[in-house]
Amino acid sequence: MNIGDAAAATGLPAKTIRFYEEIGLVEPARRGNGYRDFSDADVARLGFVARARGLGFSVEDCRALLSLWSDKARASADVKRLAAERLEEIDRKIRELEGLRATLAHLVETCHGDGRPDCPILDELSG
Amino acid sequence: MNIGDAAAATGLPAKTIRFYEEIGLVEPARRGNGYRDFSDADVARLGFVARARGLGFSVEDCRALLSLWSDKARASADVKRLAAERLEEIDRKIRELEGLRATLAHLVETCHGDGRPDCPILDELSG
DNA sequence: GCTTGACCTTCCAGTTTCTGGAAGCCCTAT
DNA sequence: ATAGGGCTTCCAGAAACTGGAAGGTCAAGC
Repeated sequence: MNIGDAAAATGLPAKTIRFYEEIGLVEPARRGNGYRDFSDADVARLGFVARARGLGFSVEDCRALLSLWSDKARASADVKRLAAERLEEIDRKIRELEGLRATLAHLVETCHGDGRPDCPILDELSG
Repeated sequence: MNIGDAAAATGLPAKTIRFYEEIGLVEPARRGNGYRDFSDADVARLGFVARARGLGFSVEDCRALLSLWSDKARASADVKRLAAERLEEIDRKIRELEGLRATLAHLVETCHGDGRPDCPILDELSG
């Protein structure tokens, strides 16, 4: 199938699919006219990447997951490790954002937010 | 003071300070030898930016905040709006990450993670 | 006076993950 | 034959730095 069909099937923009080919995540065949020709397996790979990216895995993680995916002798421990690392990352990020949220929420609450120049938010940022 | 001193005073890497000058967040004077010469006011601006960035404001937000900061006739409402927008962004991001976290945590839990190839994480990503 | 080493300068490239746009070929329908 | 939509490549930009190379400057020590 053409890139447009692959895009429709995976929900990925055609531009993104070309980019994924460029970095070697997928290697579609080429027709005589130069058009990419995506097999069902190619589309499955793209869908896999789309879902993994949606879970926040980096492109490099996706590359590793793809290689585990196609490795019939893989150990599930390897996959689990990648997922667990990603989970830790997410937890770290959530904690960080919650810290920021608390500080910022406090500042927003204490700022009267009217036409006067007096502002606790700027005061805080002034150090 | 030299860039190294400004870096030490603000906690920002010298590279980052040069970058901030390049994009116009600060305009240090120059000495005869070409070295940047940071005034106390320059250092205060850099510190302001460092703290705002630490709260997750974008560089463009910082530019706007700096201009409000130096505007003695500003309305605190303008500052509050920027901070409130940022707060919403943070909330959105936290919700998104918590969704990912739930999915991923479930997958990690259900994967036995041993030497066998069978793996619910890859199954899920396969669609 | 000269060397050494730390510190400063500019400029270019790379990071990450795409996204937009331009110039131009291909295919199908009218 | 022409119009349109889809396809191709290549270049540039976004965000916010970061690393490195090549080279100028300064203060201290011998």
